Amino acid sequence: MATTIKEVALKAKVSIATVSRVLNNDPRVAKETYKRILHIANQLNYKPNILARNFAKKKTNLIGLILPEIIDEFFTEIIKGVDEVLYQKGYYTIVASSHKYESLHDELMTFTNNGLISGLILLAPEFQPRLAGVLIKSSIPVVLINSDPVLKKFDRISLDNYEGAFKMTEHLITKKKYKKLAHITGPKANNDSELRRKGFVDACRKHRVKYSVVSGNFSKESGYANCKKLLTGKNAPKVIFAGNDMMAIGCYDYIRKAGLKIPEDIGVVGFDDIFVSQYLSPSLTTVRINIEDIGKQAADTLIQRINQEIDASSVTYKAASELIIRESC
Amino acid sequence: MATTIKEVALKAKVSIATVSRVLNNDPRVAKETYKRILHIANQLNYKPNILARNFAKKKTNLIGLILPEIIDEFFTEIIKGVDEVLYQKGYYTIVASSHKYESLHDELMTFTNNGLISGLILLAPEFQPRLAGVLIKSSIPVVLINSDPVLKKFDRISLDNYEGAFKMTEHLITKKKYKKLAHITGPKANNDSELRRKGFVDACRKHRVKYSVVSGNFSKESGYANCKKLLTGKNAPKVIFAGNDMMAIGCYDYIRKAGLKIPEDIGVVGFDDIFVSQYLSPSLTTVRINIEDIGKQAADTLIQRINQEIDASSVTYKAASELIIRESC
DNA sequence: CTGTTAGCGCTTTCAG
DNA sequence: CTGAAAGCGCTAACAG
Repeated sequence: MATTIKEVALKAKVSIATVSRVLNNDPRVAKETYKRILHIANQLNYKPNILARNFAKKKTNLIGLILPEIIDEFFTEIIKGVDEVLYQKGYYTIVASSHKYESLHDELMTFTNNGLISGLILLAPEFQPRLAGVLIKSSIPVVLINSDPVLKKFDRISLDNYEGAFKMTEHLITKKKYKKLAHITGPKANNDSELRRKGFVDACRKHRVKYSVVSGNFSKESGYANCKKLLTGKNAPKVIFAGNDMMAIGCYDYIRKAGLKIPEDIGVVGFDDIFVSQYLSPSLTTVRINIEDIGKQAADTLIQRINQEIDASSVTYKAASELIIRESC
Repeated sequence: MATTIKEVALKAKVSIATVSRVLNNDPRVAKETYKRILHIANQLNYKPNILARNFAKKKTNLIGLILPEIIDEFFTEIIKGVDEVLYQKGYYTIVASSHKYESLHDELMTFTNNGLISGLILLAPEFQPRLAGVLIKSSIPVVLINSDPVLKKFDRISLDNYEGAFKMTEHLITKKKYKKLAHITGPKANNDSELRRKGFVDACRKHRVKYSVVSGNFSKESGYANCKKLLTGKNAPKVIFAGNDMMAIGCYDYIRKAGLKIPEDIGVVGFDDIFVSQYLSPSLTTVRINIEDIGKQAADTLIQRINQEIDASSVTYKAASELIIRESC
C-alpha cells in the first residue's frame, strides 16, 4: 500500500491538516515545519493520492479529448498540441478515439456528467444538431474543433477552410490563368468539406470562370473515380482542386494511368498538406493549416474557460491557412 | 450540480446502499425495486460519479500511456490500438507525450504511485537502466513497448527488428545479388536501431559480403548526409539499407541531387513502411511492422496483468515483420 | 501558525 | 432482500 498523508503526519508529529497545507503550498505554515514535513514526505516516498484529492476538491486535473473514428496524421498533431499545453498547466489528457459515431451522443452524455474530467475538447467535423443538446446541458466546459459558423453558441476552434479554398481558387484563376476548373468535394455531412466547396464556388463566380463540382468522400479511391469522371466527360477541366490531399493522390493515380502529365495536361491541387504531399512527383500544391496550433488553441481556450478567465459567452478562434505552391499546378 | 446517489435514493424511497447495488448489478435486489430505481435514475439523468466510485473502490479505470517526445505517425496507430481494446474493457486511456526524456524518470515515479491510473504502458525505445528501478517499485502493472531482450523481467511487447533487418538483408544479398551493402543506423541509444544494425551485420557476415555501417539518427537530414558520405567515399556500396524510412527519404534526396537513378545506380531500402513510402518514386522497398497490433497487445497484456490472469512472472510478445518489396531495390 | 472536524459520493461490511 | 454506518485519503472551514 502506498504511503498516506496520515503516516507522514504521524512521523512528523503534526496533524494531517498541516501536511495537507504543505502539499498545497499554503503560505501560513512555519518554514521549519514546512521543510521538515517535506523532508519526511520525500523520505517516505509519499505521493498524494490524486483520486482522493480530486474527489475532495470536486474537480479533476483530467481533460477529455474525443476524436472521430477515422484516423489520420492530424490526430497526432492535435494530440501533441493539446497535451503540450495541458501538461504544462498540470492537466492530463484522456484520449478517446475509434468509437463508432453513433455512440458519440451517449459517450458525450457520460463524459460530461460523470465527474471524471473537468473539461472536454471535441473534434467533430460532422457535428450533428442533437449533440448541441448534450453540450448545453454539460456540467463542464466543452471546446469544439469544428468550422461550422452556425455553432456560435459554443467555444470553438475552426479551420480557415472557406478562406483557404477561396485563396487557392483565386490563385489558380488569376496567377495560373485557368479558365475551366473543377472541384472534388469531401463528404456532404462534413463541415470542412462544405466550406471548401463554398470557397471554391464563390471564387469561381467572382471571376466568372467555368467550373464544375463533383462529390467525393475524402478517400483516395473517390479521388481516382471522380478524376476519371471529370477527364473523360465532355468539358473536361484544365485543373482539379481536390477537397483534400488524399483525393489529389487519387487524381495522380488516374492521371498517370491515363498517360497524361501533371501539370502540363492537367493541374492538380489539394488541401491539408499532409506529410506525403511534398514527396509526390510532381510535388503537390496545396493549402496548409497548422494543426498543432489548433490543438494548442483548443486547450488554451478550455483552460481559460475552466478558470473562468473568459467573459464572453463564447469565443471562436480561426486557424489561418497558407498556400503551399509546389509543382503540380 | 450533478445528481447524486442520494437524490435517487430519496426519490425511490430506498437507501443509498440499494441504489448502489443496482448500479453495480448486485443480484440480490428485488426485480421490482431494481427496475424502479433504474427508471428513476434515468429520469434524473443520474451518472455515478466515477471519481467517488474509484476512490471508494481504491482502483481506477484509467490507464496511462507514455510516449516519447518524438512524434511520428506510429503514435496514432499505437494510441488507436491501445484505446480500442481498453475502451472496450471499460478503461480510459491517459496519453502523455511530448515530455522531455530527462523528466521521464520523475513522471514515472508519480504516475506509478499517485493512484490515478491502475496500469501503465510505456513506449521507451531508449530505455535507461535507472528506469528499471522505478518500474520494479511501481505499485501498478507496467507493460513496456521495447525490443531489448535484456529487459526480461518485465511484461514487454517488442518489435521484430532483428529478424526484419536480417530478412531484408538476406533478400538483398540472395535475391537481388548485391555484393556491397551499407547500413545507416538510427541513434545509438535507441534499441530498435541497434537491433536493426545487428540484423544487417549478421546477415552480411553469414553470406560473407562486403558491408559498411554509418551512424545516423533516424532523421531525414542524417539520411541525406550519410548517403552523401557513402556515395562519395571510396568503396561506395551498391545498395543502402536505411535504418528507417525517413532516412531512406533523405537518401532519395541526395541521390536525386547527385543525378543518380534508383535502383539502377544505387538501391535503397528502408524500415517501418511509413505512409509516404508507397508514394515515393520509385516506391520504397521496406520492412513493415503492424504497429496497431502492438498497441493492442500491450493493452491486452496490461489488462490481463491487472486482472491477475497471468501466471508467468513476465511475458513477451513479439510483433512480426514483413518485407514490402517495391521498386527501389 | 496549527489542530479538530466535517464532509466529498460511493462501496461495503454487518445486521436484520 | 434491504438499511445503517463506517470509511476510502484528502481538503477546507472553523477554532484556537
